[in-house]
Amino acid sequence: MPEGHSVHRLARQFNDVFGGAPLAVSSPQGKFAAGASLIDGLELERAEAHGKQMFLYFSQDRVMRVHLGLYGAWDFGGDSTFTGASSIGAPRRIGEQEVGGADASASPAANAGGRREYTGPPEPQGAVRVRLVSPHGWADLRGPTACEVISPAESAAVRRKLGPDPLNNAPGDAEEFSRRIRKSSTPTALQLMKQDVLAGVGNVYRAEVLFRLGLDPMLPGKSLQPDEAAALWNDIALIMADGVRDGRIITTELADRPSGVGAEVGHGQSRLVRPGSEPAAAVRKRNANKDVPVEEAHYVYKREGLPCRHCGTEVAMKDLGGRKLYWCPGCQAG
DNA sequence: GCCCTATGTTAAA
DNA sequence: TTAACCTAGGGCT
Repeated sequence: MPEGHSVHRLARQFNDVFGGAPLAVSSPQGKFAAGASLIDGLELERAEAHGKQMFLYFSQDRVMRVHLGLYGAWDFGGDSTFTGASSIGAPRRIGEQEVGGADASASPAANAGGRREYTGPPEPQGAVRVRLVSPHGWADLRGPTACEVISPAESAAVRRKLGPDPLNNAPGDAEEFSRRIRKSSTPTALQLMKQDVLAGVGNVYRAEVLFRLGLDPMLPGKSLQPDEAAALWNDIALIMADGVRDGRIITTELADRPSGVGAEVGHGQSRLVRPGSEPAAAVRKRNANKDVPVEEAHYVYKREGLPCRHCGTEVAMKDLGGRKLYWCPGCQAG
């Protein structure tokens, strides 16, 4: 599943390739036929991400709200002016990254068998809920949890219910997050998944950030110190910004990768970082980590039974609220 | 082919 | 707390 970083990349891509353009909207699968007819032919004014939701603001006060859920994904294609990833959304294998990238200038179908002119979208493959077509390219959506056309007022209401998004990081957001997570005695690991506490974090980022800060996942939100809440916010913003840049979730520091591939994720240390103590230079010099081997990308997520990269203790896993929680009992003891 | 899994959310019980 | 839902891929028979 796409966590917030994927949705922000999507919004960016929609703005880049479809922004300001009239779009032909259809539902090859049929489940979105009514919604498609409401926005077919309208201009996409802008795309915005808030947590895991994307809002496409069309002309005539129509908003398309999309939530990918566990399985949703977008595929893209187009002519030579059409750039960016060719697929963003649900990964099908552990650590899978986006398909395409720099050479995604044409549809896979149009490219098959050699370089050819772009001749329009391919025949829909599988269950395509929505297809958007501009003069220069197309986008197919499949498997979303939510996909609807609503009014600006309705979209504002949805967004009001969401917590602050570290990838938007507006003034006061960090304090708002701290206030919300410290309000309840619910375990921190559960709070980080609640979209009204913090919008955009999912099962990978929550496990990884708790490890990076050496925090016990079961620690009640109430017992978090203000500086610990601030450190959570800062580190989440840092590693998710990396996710936006890389199109992949890479949370390990360079020093923790035997291959030596990639650059530092951020502050170069994995223990609790006091607010304001992060070396700015280390942040600035961050480079793309997209070539980091899959098996070196995470500290604890899906590493149960394997030795912790820091202390060698076997990484643990248990079910918490219906999702799998991964942590190191050595580094994150209570 | 069948079963399991998945970075998620919602509604019913 | 459980089930349902959305879809595709991998491993198995």
